[in-house]
Amino acid sequence: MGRFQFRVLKLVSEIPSGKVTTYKELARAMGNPRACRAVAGALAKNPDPVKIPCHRVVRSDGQIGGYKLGISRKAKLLTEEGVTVRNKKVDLERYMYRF
DNA sequence: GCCATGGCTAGTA
DNA sequence: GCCATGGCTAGTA
Repeated sequence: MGRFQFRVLKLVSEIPSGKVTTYKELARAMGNPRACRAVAGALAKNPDPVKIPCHRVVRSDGQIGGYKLGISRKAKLLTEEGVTVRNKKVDLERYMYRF
């Protein structure tokens, strides 16, 4: 795994349960606001979904976004953590976590 | 080096 | 469009 991916995963592991962040915000925190696509790629290769909660990363428009094991699973995990998911969207105003 | 590959996004139409 | 990877091909040494 590259250094970039390592740093992304480290940041993601800081997101508290009940909160979410976006690919865009992560890219910004990484120092390159345009690297959101690369961030998504890094999460897609998450080696440990238990320690690294990549399900807490959603799209900047609130859409739930993708997930290795299916978006329904992602929605379920978020719901269990107290994040309301309606129509495959979350309220960023309410749950957004910033670095 | 070059190219394809995505869990994306901003900005047109 | 943009970006970090991985896989593969030249083209040198």
